[in-house]
Amino acid sequence: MPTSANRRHWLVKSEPDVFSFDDLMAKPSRTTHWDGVRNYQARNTMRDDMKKGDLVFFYHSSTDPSAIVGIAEVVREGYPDASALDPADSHFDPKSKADTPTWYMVDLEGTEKLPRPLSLAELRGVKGLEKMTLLQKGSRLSVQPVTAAEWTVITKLASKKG
DNA sequence: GCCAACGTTGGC
DNA sequence: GCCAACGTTGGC
Repeated sequence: MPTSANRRHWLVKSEPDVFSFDDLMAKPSRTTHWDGVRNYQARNTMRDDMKKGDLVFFYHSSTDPSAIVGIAEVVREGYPDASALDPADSHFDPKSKADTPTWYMVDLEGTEKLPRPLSLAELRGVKGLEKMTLLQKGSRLSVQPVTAAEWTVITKLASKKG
């Protein structure tokens, strides 16, 4: 388990119509498999980099307004995404094999809802977030890194009145 | 609903 | 290995 000093930070996107932060908090143990990711860069992050105890912003995409709404924690490190092997699953990938899995997932446990959602519009222009992956033009990565400095800026911003 | 940006596929 | 075509993401 990382200490607060070496714990890393991440952000995951989800369309709330498909799976919202409230859906996560309603799960048994507030925990879910972060399955269905079919992008190699995001796959590498989940397979190689996300460690137990790392903290994760939960971002609602394709909604009005798109916003960071909550915090989750990595409770299980990368392991094969079973949905890729299930022909009945909408995320089935015929090229992925059980003995050489292409896709990986982690387990995330919901920790807390932010005091208020932080919309994309608000985050743009906040000092210290200029280089945040989420805010880069054309950024579509659904699992992405957040620096410790960005994490601090955002959590402090959330505790202030909007 | 539009469309820019991106990642992947496949012809050559 | 190049690159056009295609499908998807996701803000607006």
